[in-house]
Amino acid sequence: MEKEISRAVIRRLPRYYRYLRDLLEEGVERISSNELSARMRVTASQIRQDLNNFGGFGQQGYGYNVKYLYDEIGKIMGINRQHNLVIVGAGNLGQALANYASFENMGFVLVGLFDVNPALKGVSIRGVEVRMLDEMKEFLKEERIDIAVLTMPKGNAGKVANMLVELGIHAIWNFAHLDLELPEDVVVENVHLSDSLMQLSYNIANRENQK
Amino acid sequence: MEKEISRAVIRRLPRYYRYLRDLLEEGVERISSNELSARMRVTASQIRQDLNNFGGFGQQGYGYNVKYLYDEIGKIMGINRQHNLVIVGAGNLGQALANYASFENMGFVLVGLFDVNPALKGVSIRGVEVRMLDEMKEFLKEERIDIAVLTMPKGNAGKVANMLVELGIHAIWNFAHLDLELPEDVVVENVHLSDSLMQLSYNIANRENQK
DNA sequence: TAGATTGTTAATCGATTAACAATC
DNA sequence: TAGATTGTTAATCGATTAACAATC
Repeated sequence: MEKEISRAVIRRLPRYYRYLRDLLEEGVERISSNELSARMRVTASQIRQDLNNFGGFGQQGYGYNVKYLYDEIGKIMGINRQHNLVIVGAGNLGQALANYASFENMGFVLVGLFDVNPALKGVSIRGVEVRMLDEMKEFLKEERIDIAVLTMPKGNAGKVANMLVELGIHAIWNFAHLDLELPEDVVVENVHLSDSLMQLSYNIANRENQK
Repeated sequence: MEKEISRAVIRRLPRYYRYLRDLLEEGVERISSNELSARMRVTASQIRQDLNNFGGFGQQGYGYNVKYLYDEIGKIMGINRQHNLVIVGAGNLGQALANYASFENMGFVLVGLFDVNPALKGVSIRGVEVRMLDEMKEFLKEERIDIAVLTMPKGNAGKVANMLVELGIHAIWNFAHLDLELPEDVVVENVHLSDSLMQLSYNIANRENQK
C-alpha cells in the first residue's frame, strides 16, 4: 500500500528525464537539486520532493549522480521494458506516429497498423504493413500488444476503443477528439491537439495578462 | 487589472467547449451545472466557478443556454477570429497537421509550410506549397502570421524559434522535444508527444495504483 | 572535521469542493 | 409565489515552497 503519487508529479517525470539525458550528453556526472533547479526553472524543493516520492536517489553533500538518476527515472516510467503497440487509424497522423523512430529507441515497438480505408491496404511504413480493421481481432489474439494508439476520426473512435478493450487491450494513447468511456482498469492518455491549439489561442488573445 | 485566471481553468475551457458543441448537435437548448457535471464527470461547483471567472453566463433557476455559452467560450478562447499559421518542418508530423481540415474550421488557416529538405520543395499540401526555410524571412515580412507551428527535429528547433521571434512571431505551437527559451511576451504551447507516451507507460507500470 | 546538500517536516499558497444567500 | 439553480463566500483539500535536522 504505497502512498499515492500525484498526477502533477508524474507529468514532471518525463521532463526530468529529458534534462538528465541532456546532462548526460554534456558529460555532467553529478548535479545538485539547486543546479538542476536553475536549469529547469523549478524550485529545488520541488525537485527533491518529487524524487523522494520514489526513493532517496541522492546523497547528502554530493547531490545526484546523473546517470543513476536517469536510469532510475527511466525504470519508474517503465522505459526499461519493451512495449508493443498497434496504431489504429493509418491516416496522416497515424502514419506520422508510425514514422517516429525515436519512440522505438525508448522501447515502443510498432507491430501493427490498421485502417478501414482499402486504399491503404498493404501499404508499408517502416516495415509494418497496413491491415484492414476487420483483421484486427485475429491479429490481437496472436500478438501481445501493450498499447493501442487511437488515431482515427471521432466518429467511430468510441466503438473501436470498446472493441480494443474487449480484445484485451489495457492501455490506449488517444488522439481522437473525444473522451473515452472505458472500464477503470484501462489506462488512457489523451492527446487532444485542438484543445492544445485552443489554449494557445486563448493565451494569444490574453497575451497582456501573461506574467 | 483583471484577476488572474489560473492555468488549470484555461486547460478545461476547450473541454467545456467540446461538450457544449455535442449538446448543441443533440439539440439541447439549456443545461444546468448539475447535468453538465454528470456528463463531464467534474463537480458542478467547479463548472460554476470556472465559468464565473469570465462572467455570469447563466441564469438562476434556469441554468445555462447552450448556444450562448458555447459562443461565449469560443470568444474567450479567440476562436471567433482568424489565425494565420505557418508550419515549420514539413516532415511527417508537419504534413499531418497541415492536412487537418478541422483546424481550419476553427479559424486556423495554414498559409505557409517550410522545410530544409530540397526534396520537399514545391510539394503542395491542401493547396499550400512547401517552401525552403531560407525563404521564410521574406515570406514573414509580407504575410501577417499569428502562429508558427514548430514541427522539426530537436537539433535546430531552438535556433529557428529564436529566428521566428526576431521576425515578429509572438506565438509558437511547439512539437519539438525541447523547452524553448524565449522572451516572456512570446506565447508557447508545448505538445511533447514522447512525454505523453511516457506518462502512459508510467501508468501501465503502475496500473494497480489507479483509483 | 567542516561544508554541502539531501530527505523530510512544517508553513504557505492555490485550487477544489461545499454551502447558501441572491434571484430568476 | 414556490422551486430551481446560479453566483459567490467559506471550508477543505492538495500541492508547492520554505526551513532545517540528518548525514555524507
